[in-house]
Amino acid sequence: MGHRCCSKQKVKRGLWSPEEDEKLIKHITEHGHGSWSSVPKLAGLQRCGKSCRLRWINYLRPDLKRGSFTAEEEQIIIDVHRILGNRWAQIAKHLPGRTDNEVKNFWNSCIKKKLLSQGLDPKTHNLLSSHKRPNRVHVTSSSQMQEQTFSVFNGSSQLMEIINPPLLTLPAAAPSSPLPIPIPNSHYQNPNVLWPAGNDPNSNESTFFPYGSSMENTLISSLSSTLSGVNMLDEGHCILGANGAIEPYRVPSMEEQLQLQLQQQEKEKTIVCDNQMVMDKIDGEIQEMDSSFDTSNFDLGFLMSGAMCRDNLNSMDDYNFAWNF
DNA sequence: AACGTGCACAACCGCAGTAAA
DNA sequence: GTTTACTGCGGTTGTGCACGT
Repeated sequence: MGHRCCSKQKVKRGLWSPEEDEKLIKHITEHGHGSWSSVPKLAGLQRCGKSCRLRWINYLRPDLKRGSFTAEEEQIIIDVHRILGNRWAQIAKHLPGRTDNEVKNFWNSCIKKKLLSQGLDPKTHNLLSSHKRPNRVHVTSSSQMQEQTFSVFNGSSQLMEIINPPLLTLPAAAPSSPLPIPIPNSHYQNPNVLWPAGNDPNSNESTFFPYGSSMENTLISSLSSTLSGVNMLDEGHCILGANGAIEPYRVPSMEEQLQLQLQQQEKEKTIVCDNQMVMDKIDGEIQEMDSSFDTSNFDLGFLMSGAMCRDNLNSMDDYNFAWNF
């Protein structure tokens, strides 16, 4: 059975020999890979282009970091996986010199087992049911009641699991007077945290970040659209207000985002930033996300240094993000 | 020594997205 | 609008090695 991608050719399969590696390296260093489908022919290899590409990316590339994963890398993988799930390529982008394949293998062979041994579900990072205590926090909506686990990142990217906040009842519709919810970690109480109350907290109209910096708005709105692919905080979703209240939220339209961003940029021209490094970092993130709604370059380490609120862990669509600077 | 088992890692397969024809 | 080729990704399988019996 040959490869579909190169059924016309007779291709070799299986492990690469040193001679083949040498041919591929020589060809790519001299000519670049160009079109991968043409590489085998040009390099004199009896392989399909796909196989060449994989061999180069996963093994021969000069910028690859070899050797076992460090504890720090492991923690990054766990943290990012918690947010992105099995998006190995995205996770690998946060680990210079590591490939998606490498990360995936490391996850499946090591981290998965480690999490399981700690009683954590590798998919959700929640405690496994056999390890859960009985009185979990519950959120009641008009249509369903969901089991909830709150998790946050602290400043050092360590994860904390808050298993047992008091029972919480949350109406799905916009509450006329937002109910306070327990804030299990100091991060949630930071007044700079996003998801602020609307101008009129009694309004039944959903709102989107009526104030706050353009950076915040950009990051939040970008995240809400990029990380989920849909409006993860769409109608029926609620957000955590600055005062710890649950409030309705809708994702702003692109036009709204742009308009708001321009307004805020005008305001911020007067603000002196004490921490230029932080600002540079933020600018970089914004530019990247403005130019492309791709999460590939988003620095999750940066994101994770702030506060984070998450509800249902099973889907990216259900994440709520917040942080402070 | 022979065999079985588990593990880590390399490679493959199939699918989806995208751009060009 | 459709087809085709290409690329990238995630899941899965294959391979070689170490270790225990």
